[in-house]
Amino acid sequence: MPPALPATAPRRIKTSELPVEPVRLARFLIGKLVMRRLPEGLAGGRIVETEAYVAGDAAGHGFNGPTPRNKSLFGPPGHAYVYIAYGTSMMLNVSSSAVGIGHGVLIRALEPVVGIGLMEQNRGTLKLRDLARGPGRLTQALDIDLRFDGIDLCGPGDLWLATDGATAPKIGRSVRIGLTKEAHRPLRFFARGNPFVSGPKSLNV
DNA sequence: AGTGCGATTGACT
DNA sequence: GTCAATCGCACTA
Repeated sequence: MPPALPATAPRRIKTSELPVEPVRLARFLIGKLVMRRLPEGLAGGRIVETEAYVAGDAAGHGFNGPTPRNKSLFGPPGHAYVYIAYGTSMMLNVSSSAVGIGHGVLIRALEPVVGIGLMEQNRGTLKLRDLARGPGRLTQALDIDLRFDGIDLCGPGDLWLATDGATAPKIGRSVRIGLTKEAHRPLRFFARGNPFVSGPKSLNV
């Protein structure tokens, strides 16, 4: 399956365009772009994999209410929640729902589109498929860290969500990756068959 | 103040 | 395919 061709130049997505409900947001984001302005130039990629974390979901960081780490989840929708997993990997989430509700969508993988040379440099590898396949890898490729926690991803900053009007890919659905709690919930979404999707092959059909 | 645990990755068989 | 490094954070006392 070849990647969808862009229909127009990428433009920033407005907050009002984002679905409020996290599962709908997770689906909406498949095929959209994460863009990053670096000192050396522009970099970004197409979102090919997301996971929703919803109310009453014990696997979600918002489950036990706001804490210093997860407060961005409870802020306004369309903002970044960045946290560190396993001591080393940064995770990028998009906050969802209204203020006070700890919903979010984890961006799990990108298909590199712009600034591939910069991503190669940031990742320390030339393997295109490994540049942003995985939540920790994509943040490393785009130099996203805790400085971006809480920023508006629909704002004028150096990290934003964009669309180029490309045709939405066929979306697959599965259980989420790497969880011990709530492992059965089918809240992962992905561009079917896209080689830049992370996780086992069995979860990319 | 101490403890246990991950929304992972990269190295290795 | 398997496996362990790694450390910030939330939770208990």
